[in-house]
Amino acid sequence: MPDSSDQSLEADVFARDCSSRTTLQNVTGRWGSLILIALGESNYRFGELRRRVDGVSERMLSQTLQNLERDGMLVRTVHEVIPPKVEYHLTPLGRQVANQLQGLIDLVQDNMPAVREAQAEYDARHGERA
Amino acid sequence: MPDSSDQSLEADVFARDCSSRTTLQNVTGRWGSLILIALGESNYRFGELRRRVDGVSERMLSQTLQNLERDGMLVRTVHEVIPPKVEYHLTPLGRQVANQLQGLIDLVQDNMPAVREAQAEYDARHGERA
DNA sequence: CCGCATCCGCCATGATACTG
DNA sequence: CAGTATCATGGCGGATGCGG
Repeated sequence: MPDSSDQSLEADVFARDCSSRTTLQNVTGRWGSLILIALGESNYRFGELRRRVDGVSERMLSQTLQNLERDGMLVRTVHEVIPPKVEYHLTPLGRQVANQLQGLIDLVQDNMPAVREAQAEYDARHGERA
Repeated sequence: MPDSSDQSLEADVFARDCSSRTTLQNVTGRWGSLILIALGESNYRFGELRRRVDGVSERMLSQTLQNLERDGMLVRTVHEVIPPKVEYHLTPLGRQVANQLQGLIDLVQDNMPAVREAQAEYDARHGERA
């Protein structure tokens, strides 16, 4: 493996009980990544976010938002009015993470034709797995 | 089996049925990300990878490797010898993805002190979650 | 309108044992 | 060494109902 002077940082995430692995999961998880990217485009209210991220349930949205807020990725702002209004926006750190994620997603999306081709060939060589 | 429309025209990860969302999950998932980064350092054999990615079970390693191979992220090379020898290495696409992931992980790890601080403050304001 | 709480099914994950 | 098969389970995640 490559020689790295700051080995403690790099080897970190490979350790099973390192907290960075949990944070990474919150950020890259099924809904976390989509929420961060959405908030990278614009600030959103709860309902708007729910509509933007297609398929997410209220429960998961609420839960994921709490995790991301706890990790300091976003800020939740409550306006004490009727009807209630709650807005979410990224922190500076959250914005950096969102940018990285955006790059990753662009990469994946741009190469989806190749991915689908690889999948088709794989399925052809192996026996048509569901 | 939601495959009637042509999804390749516009890959939108925000759409619930878009295959790019699945691929993204394979790549950013709990084990997928770590495996890709490991293979970004060097080629590995099955057992080596198992030892490198701390905490992964044989089952999950095998399964994740198959998913990533199917998506065209890595190549599995079987050497017909005794004892068996199987090597894994990234495709060009896999390498690009691994680089993006590495950037994301570096960002997270470099900011873990801030994250932990945010968590502590969050736990203090809200009632000490388990 | 914004969410939290509860119930519950189901899948991802892990442990173990077995095969080539 | 490199997996596959089987079983058990914890938690993810959806549906619903309530509270502010």
